[in-house]
Amino acid sequence: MSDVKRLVDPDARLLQGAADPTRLAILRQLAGGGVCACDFTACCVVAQPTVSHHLKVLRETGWVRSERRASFVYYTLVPEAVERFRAIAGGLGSAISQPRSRALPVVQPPA
Amino acid sequence: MSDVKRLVDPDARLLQGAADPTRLAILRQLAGGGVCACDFTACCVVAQPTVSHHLKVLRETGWVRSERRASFVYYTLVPEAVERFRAIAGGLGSAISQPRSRALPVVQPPA
DNA sequence: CCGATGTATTGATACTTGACGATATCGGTC
DNA sequence: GACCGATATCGTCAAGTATCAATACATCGG
Repeated sequence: MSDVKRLVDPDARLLQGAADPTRLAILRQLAGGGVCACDFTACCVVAQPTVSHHLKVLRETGWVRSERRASFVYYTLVPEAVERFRAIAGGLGSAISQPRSRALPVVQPPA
Repeated sequence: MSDVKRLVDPDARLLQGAADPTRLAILRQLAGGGVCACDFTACCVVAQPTVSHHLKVLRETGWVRSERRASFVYYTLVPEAVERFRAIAGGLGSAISQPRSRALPVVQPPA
């Protein structure tokens, strides 16, 4: 896709950051408190450079922040990213609780 | 990424369905009530076959359902998908509102 | 049955992405 | 300063994806 679209839709970019099994696993582990980069190497099936690559993607998409402590690097979830993620979910879900489109009957057919 | 990982992580697949500017725009329009496939062609910058392709992806990832009425095809959001999406968001966010993981003191390489 | 219109599929192409090995860099230790 | 473990970067390859033009398919109005 064009880079233009990426720039005009940061939400899509955020979603892209999480839309990978490895990265989603990393995010979930971070939500649980795990933070050392070496932990991810243990939890994921992929090699260390790959983990590092995914961490970079997560950094660039705003999901995580890294902090060097001694020779280790610790990762933390960025709360704003999670909030934004929730906001996107909420935006899509409004249609459920508040059915407002009468324009299209959408009849439930499976009679 | 390997197909294997996809199969073992349906959530990542769901996220991938939404992780595209065009598809996210489609989903948002669906949340707002628009449902005819021809509407998407109007809202998006891409050509008709591309819209159709994205709709197919959304169908395959469980986001939408399609229904033929006369010569038009109407699309609707799948509530379960939105709910699942919200659940994923909730899972990541629990660390914010409910700091529960003291188990990991942030130190500790598995020496 | 025929044309018109809306939608899906096909085929081709350019681009993006995930993966790894090799290697560089950074901090600490001796 | 030499060595070592932990991370990051580089180069590269295979695979996936987004896009379009052309075309096929479906449905309606005549």
